[in-house]
Formats: sequence, structure tokens, C-alpha cells
Amino acid sequence: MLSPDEILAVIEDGGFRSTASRRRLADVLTSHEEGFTAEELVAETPGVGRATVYRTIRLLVEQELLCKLSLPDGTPRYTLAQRGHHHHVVCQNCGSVREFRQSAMERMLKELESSDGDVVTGHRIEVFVVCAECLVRGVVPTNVHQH
Amino acid sequence: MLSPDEILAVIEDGGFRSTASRRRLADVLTSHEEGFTAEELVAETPGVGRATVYRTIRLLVEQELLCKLSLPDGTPRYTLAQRGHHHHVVCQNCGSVREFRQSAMERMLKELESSDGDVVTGHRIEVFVVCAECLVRGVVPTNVHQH
DNA sequence: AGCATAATCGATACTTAGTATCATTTGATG
DNA sequence: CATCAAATGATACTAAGTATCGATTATGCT
Repeated sequence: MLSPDEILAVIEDGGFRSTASRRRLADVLTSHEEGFTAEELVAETPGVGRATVYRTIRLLVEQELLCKLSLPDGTPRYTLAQRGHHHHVVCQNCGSVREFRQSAMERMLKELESSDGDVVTGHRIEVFVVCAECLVRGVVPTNVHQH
Repeated sequence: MLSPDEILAVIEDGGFRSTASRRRLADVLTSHEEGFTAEELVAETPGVGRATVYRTIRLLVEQELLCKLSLPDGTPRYTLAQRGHHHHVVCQNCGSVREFRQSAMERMLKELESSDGDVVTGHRIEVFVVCAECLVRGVVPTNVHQH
């Protein structure tokens, strides 16, 4: 997993400053095993302003150190980035996040490229689950109709 | 494509009432070829309250007559539902929406099912493009880093 | 070490997208 | 055509994030 120092290194390599707030956030960030919300970060870094938390999140998403994803209803969650291209498996109940890779799927999406006059610039794939932990706690999986 | 009457029929079949506001919205909805925002609908149906517009959108998404999707930055858009399971190709510049189907991809996602103790309840796939129309208008495609 | 200054900060006000409340209106049914 | 739950519009609120701005601070320079 990513360490606070690695996060700070990417920030500095990007030409941004290594500040007290960013160090605090890097620490809190790396302590999260699962997905988290922006407001959780705000609550966990007292003294660091809301605006700074959101600014730092935006910076880290741009630097591809954080992934922004969303639950079926659209509420946002963040998770520390994994190495390389990947997608997310999100528990719709507790919001925990795992990753998956499937290169066959990537290839398929690339084939769309020529379908129309459009230029493909990216894609988003999220798989929704009820995770094993939620299942043992008695959560009943109900299908979500997403596209 | 979907007609206002078809929308009203689904509403009534669902046990909901056919009201003046819903008829107005059904008309406006079906006049949209491309994707649209909730606030566009609010602006296009003067006299119908904001709350009613959002309530009706929610109803129609539940009835699977509308699809809710989002641009790379997360801002939401809606589009009239196509028949059967499908996914969306969204222009990141103008927000226009096309659909695509790829049954091989569906099959692949189903295979994930057994990977962990999780139960898969759904998935979301969006492909981002700069569409042909935007390209001729000089929009330069830049890759978005999504997952 | 001291300084200049652009980057960053926190506080605060604002925006966007949507939900909750509630008194009033309305459409389906008998 | 009376009933009454469903639906409505006005309004206040929430969630997630952005813009503004005066104060602070990290970094490069000497």
C-alpha cells in the first residue's frame, strides 16, 4: 500500500509544497483500509479547514493517488489508488472497496474506439456487491438497476 | 424512442396517478434527443415545482424509464432509457449520450460473481468520448483518468 | 540566517443537486 | 359527486463541493 512519504513525494514531484496540512492528511489517508468520504477526512483532521481537505483531495485525484467513485445512488467515496489501471468492486451497503483488473475487458472497450466518429477518452467501471462481511451480518442483497 | 403516452402508461401500471405535472414532464422529456440535467427540466416546465420535477425523475428512474449517469467529474445527467440492458457513451464535452451493448462484457462481469464471498448486485459502465460533433467544432480530446 | 513572494491556508459565503416537511389541491374510486 | 390518499408547490434544509479573500508559510535567493 501507499505510505504517507510516498504521497508527499508525489506532491513534491508535482511541484507542490509539502505543508503541515498535507502531511496530516497523508497520515490519515493511509490509515484507511477501505473507502471513505470527504467529510470523514474533515472530521479526522481537526484544525485542517474543510476547503483544504477538499483542495487536497482534488490534488491527489489529479495526481492519481486517490480514486473517486460512487455508490449506486451516486454518493461519492474515495479510495487510495492501486498501481496500474484497475476497477472497483464497491459494497453498496458499507461502502468498502476492493479492486479488480480484467484486461480482456479493457481490450473490448478499446474496440469501441472506431465505432463512431467519436474519440474515446476514458471509461468508468464499477461493480456493486454486498460484501461477505455485510452478508454475515444479515444484509440481504437486492439487485440495483444500473447501466 | 419512448412516447409521452408510453411513459404515462408505465406510471399508471405502476399504480401511480396520471397528473398534469407528470404529463407536462413526459412531454418535455421525450423532446430530448440527448442527455439532460434535472435543472434543465425544471427550467423547461415552468409552473411545475422543483420538488415535483425531482420526485418525478426519481419515480422514472425507479421505473427504469430514465437512466441516471454522470460525467467524468461526477456531475449528473439523465437520459431516456433504451430497451434492455445497455451502457452509455457520454461526450465529456457536450454531455450527449449514446448507448452500446456488449454481451461479452456482461458475461465477463458475471464471472466475477464467485471471485470472493461477495454477491454481485449490479454494475455501472460508462465510456467517455469527445463526440464527432464536438470534434468538428475544434474540441481537443484529452484523456480522463477514470477507473 | 534573513527576506521576498508565490503557494497555501482557514473562514466563510456560495453553488449545485437533491430531500424533507407540510398545508393545500387533485385524481381515482365507489 | 363525495371521499380521501396521493400528489403538489413552497419552502427550508442537507450534502458535496467551489470561490473569495485576507492572513500565513514554504521555498529559493542572497
